[in-house]
Amino acid sequence: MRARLLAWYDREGRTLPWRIRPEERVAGRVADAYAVWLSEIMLQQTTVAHAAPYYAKFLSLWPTVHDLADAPREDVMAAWAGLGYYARARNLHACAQAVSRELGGVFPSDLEGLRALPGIGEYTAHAIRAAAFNLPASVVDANVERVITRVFRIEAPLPSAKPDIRKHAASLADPARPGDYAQAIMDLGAVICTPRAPSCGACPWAAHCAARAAGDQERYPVKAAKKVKPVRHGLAFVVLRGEGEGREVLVRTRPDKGLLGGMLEVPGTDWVVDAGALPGFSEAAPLALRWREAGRITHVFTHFELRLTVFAAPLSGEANLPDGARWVGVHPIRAAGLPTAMKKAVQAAL
DNA sequence: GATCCGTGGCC
DNA sequence: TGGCCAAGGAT
Repeated sequence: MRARLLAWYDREGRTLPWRIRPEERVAGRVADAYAVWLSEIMLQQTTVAHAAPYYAKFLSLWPTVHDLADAPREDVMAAWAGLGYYARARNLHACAQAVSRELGGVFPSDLEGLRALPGIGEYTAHAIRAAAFNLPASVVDANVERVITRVFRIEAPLPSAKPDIRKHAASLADPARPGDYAQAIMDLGAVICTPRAPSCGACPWAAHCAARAAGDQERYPVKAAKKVKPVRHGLAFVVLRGEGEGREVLVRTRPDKGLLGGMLEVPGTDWVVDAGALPGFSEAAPLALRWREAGRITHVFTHFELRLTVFAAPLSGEANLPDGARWVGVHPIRAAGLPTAMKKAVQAAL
């Protein structure tokens, strides 16, 4: 099976900016561990298509781990805006600083050393070992889970089936080409063994796949039932000053931890389940201005749905700003520093 | 082990 | 159109 998979990968595997292709590896090209690490962090719960432009931007802005370590954190957060899961950006910066300042800029190649760094967990440690150092590893991500549960027709639901999946995956790994093998099985999941309508006719493992034999590939992986998302309500206040290219909006930085930690937001109320418990807009507003209700926006987070009523007001002249508040331009390049929910709120007020 | 963390594309 | 899904980690 491993020979069939690697032959398929040699032929059909994707060429990605951070990837060393088998022919390049044979020619002696060695991966840049910094680039591999950067790609792995960005690809956590994120598609290749979405992460790729950010990867190019980060490498261009900060070509080495030392450059990233020395960058102001707010620049890193702003560059990350739109990618989601902002703890990744905070950990990315902290990890770069640890590698640059404590490890001389050299990424560890052992699992313990990698796992000790912020933002690097079980999967990412193995992925870096395989892709950057071509060392033996056991990469189990969502792609591998899908492939393995189908090949072995595993009925137990995720996540409890994980140890069983890991055991089966390890039995198939190729010790001679660990880097290529890890990327091959993930490519197989991404390109052939897709969640819906898998291309079994083109799969190198079709003849060995129990689910394929039974004809119920799409039943796997079986997943535990998910919970319903509660709805939370809040008020958001968009204060605008200036016109045209110079137009600005009043923002503040969210607390370091928790939802959208360290990101910018417009002033607003807490987000509560009971809409009736919200204060009146005049009571909650950050400044006493002539407010108008500009609209309502909805944004769905991982575990709740947010509905914001957006109030807008122009500000001319000077005012005593609330603590921590400052102005940023609303033209696209600066608006890109806002997470999506806040972009929607600002947009509703324009 | 369960929960908390974004976002955009897909059918 | 809305639920599902994506190269997970931290607590």
